[in-house]
Amino acid sequence: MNYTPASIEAKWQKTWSATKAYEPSDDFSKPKKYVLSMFPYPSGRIHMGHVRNYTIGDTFARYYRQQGFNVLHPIGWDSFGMPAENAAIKHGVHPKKWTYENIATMRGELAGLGLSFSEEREFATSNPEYTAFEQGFIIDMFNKGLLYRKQGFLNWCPHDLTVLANEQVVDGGCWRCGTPIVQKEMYQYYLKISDYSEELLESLKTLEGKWPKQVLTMQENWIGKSYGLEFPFKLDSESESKLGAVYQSFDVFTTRPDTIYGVSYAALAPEHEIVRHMLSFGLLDDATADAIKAMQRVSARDRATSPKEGVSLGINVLHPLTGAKVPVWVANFVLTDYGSGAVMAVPAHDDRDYEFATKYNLPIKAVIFPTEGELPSGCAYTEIGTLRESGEFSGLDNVTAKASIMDYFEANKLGKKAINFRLKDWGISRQRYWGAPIPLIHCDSCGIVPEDKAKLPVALPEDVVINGEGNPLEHHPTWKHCMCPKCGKPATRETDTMDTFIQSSWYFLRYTVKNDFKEAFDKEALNYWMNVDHYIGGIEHAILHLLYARFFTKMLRDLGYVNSDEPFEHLLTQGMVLKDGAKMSKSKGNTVDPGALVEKYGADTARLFILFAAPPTQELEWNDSAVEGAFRFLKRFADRSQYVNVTDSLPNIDHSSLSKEEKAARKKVYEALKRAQEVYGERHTFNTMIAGVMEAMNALNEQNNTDVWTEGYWILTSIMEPIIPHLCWELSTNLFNGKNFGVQTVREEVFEVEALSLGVSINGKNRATIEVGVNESQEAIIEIAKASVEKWIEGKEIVKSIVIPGKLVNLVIKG
RNA sequence: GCCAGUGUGGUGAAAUGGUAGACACGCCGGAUUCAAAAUCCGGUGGCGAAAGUCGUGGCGGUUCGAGUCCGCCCACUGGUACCA
Repeated sequence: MNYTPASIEAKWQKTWSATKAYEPSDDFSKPKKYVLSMFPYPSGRIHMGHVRNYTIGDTFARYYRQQGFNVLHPIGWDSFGMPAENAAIKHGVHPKKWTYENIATMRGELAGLGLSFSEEREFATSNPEYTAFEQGFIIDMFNKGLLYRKQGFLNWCPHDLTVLANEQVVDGGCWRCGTPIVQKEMYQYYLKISDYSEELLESLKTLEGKWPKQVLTMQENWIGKSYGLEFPFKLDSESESKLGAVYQSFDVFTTRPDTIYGVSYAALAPEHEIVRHMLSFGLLDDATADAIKAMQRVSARDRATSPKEGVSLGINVLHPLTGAKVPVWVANFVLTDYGSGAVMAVPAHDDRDYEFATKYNLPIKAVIFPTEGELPSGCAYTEIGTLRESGEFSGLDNVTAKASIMDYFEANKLGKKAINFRLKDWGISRQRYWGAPIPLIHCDSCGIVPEDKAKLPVALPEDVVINGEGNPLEHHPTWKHCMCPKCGKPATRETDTMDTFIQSSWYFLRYTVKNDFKEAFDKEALNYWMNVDHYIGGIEHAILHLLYARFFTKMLRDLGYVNSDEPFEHLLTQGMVLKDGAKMSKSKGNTVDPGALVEKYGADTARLFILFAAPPTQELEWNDSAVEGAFRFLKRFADRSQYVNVTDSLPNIDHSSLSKEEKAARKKVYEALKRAQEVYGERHTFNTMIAGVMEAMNALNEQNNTDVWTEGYWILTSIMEPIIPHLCWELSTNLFNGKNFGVQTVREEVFEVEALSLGVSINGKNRATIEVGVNESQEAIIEIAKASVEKWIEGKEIVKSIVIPGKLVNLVIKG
């Protein structure tokens, strides 16, 4: 057969679509598999990362279909987001037009790869129906107290009058105009992910072995659970009156209560309540106040890289155990949103406190000493050791002391054991146009009121001015004006839109129904299809998207929508596609256009290369001539089908009557099948499976028995179909009337051999190879092995002989 | 700094404690061709004429046997970053 990918691929893609070959069945009595590759952002054109992502997913989907599963393999578009708005600012094109045109282009490009997606379930998250369902959930969350509004500090560009994401702050300035950004305190909506910290951490355990260890660890660290002691630092009477008797104390959290006798100062975040109080009541001299205000203006991100600095507040607290006066400072390294925004500082045993104390000449008092050797000088000692000068706890090792001191605090009501999470509530407000509006209304009489659910979606106005200055929804002449759903008086809509991570946090649930389904979910369908059996995507989503999607699933469960605890059963994180050792990117000019590749060689070549070049979780180095090699294999595969008989069934072959080459060919074919079963089922190293098929092809080519060729193609076109579907459908239809797609059975007879080839090694070093009969006794094998390595063992004593059946003989010699 | 991952031929990579380098790419040689492309056949870890010998980042260990398991170290890549 002459291999003409362009015509074969166009033909099959048309047929698959026309026959709805890849629409899942509504028969929920069948076993199912839900295979999902992370959906794309419609940026314009597909890139090689997409090709890899969707090829891997498609391979799973097609494999499971052959195994008789009802397969859900959907695609959609993560279509809200900043790039659409940036395009509007730059080129004056409406975000909606830009987005949907990109979707049309990319849909065509993906179709050209022969991906077996359900067409009836495709949607874009910017579709109004999707927004309506989502706003419904958000209202439920608001009513349940899972969504709340509070003031928070944000990056603000005073020139463009807009909030900027951290990624949009370049060298401390606005990415568009370069104006230095400031920290502005604004009202923001937050989702209470912190309510779920414990569960999000706990249920990571149920994913062990099914998600990459690396991802589990990253999420664990991100959630960041730590155990410690929380206690109040009481102000001394002088300080208390200085503050106008408004405050008696402030709380601090420490994971090192064992170092408490080494406390030499306390430090507050620049945003701490007490600091603000002192600022607003003029309790600080100008220089101190200015220094604090300067610290407040620095973004959290920049603070992380700035040198430590601070100022003394001129007030003192009392050490909870010794009663000594401890000075209170403001320090730029104390985070306002972790713990209570205040810390006890132990310079002798904490690197940060040490650096700060050294800079400002604060006392450094060591209370933990190494069990052996000297206390190091010039740095903090943070290792384990023995307590000294620590009152009744002196002499204890610090691990024991930690527990004892916490117990002491609790017994004497000085403080309590506490757990802190690093995970913070999720700020979802964006002062942007191209997103889903937050469906809340501000009423002077009723406060914040959710929109009437029957009126959803709160849709975006189309007539907007997008020039990058401020929030287009805020500036729209009429959009925000509405009536209060509760009291009917004039009110104002919330003009913030939601973070686009909200849309990607539940899209996989919506795929369980067809697009025309009028509610968000159909319980029966949802319970049947969930969970996603195989979720495939880039490692870059290891934290945010995967954490948010897990959180949303749990929230929707608690709101009664979903039964799952965890949405994704197995996770496969694909490696990046590199060229010349670097990630493909437009700015580096090292991209390869998938469209051009498909046009030159066809989709099957692209798919084959991308799965053959490396295992899916590893980085993949692009190689033009290896692509050429994949194409050559396909040509051979098509060409050698000429040796195959047209048939509807597997030929019967009398194995014992075959020649050595014929037997070898059958063996290779069935080895490839075994490998395929293993690879599709568990290992997912498609490269080794393809290598097995290539070996089988090489072996088939060493013989000319038509039945052996026919059997070989019957099996190989079946196991290769998930990878190179177009050519396999063509061959299978022409040769086997399509009858060979399905479960293949391994014929053990082909693995029976008369003679075995064993390696002979001496002290573990390979020296010779011998042929022995299958039924040869151990003793006989050892004798044959000895004979084969005579010159190595001459005059030596054989201490031990080990026979590993079918593999090797190891002789241990001495002398 | 912390966490994770990766180190094997000229290159991408195989090897599920048991004959290291399967399968490809590249290169070399040959056939075919007026010639080239395509195709087909053969060779290809280093050193050595050969017998051999050395080889999986380094050093140690466990084992009859280690690329694989354990310990320490080095290099590179990615993530995260003052989390008290």
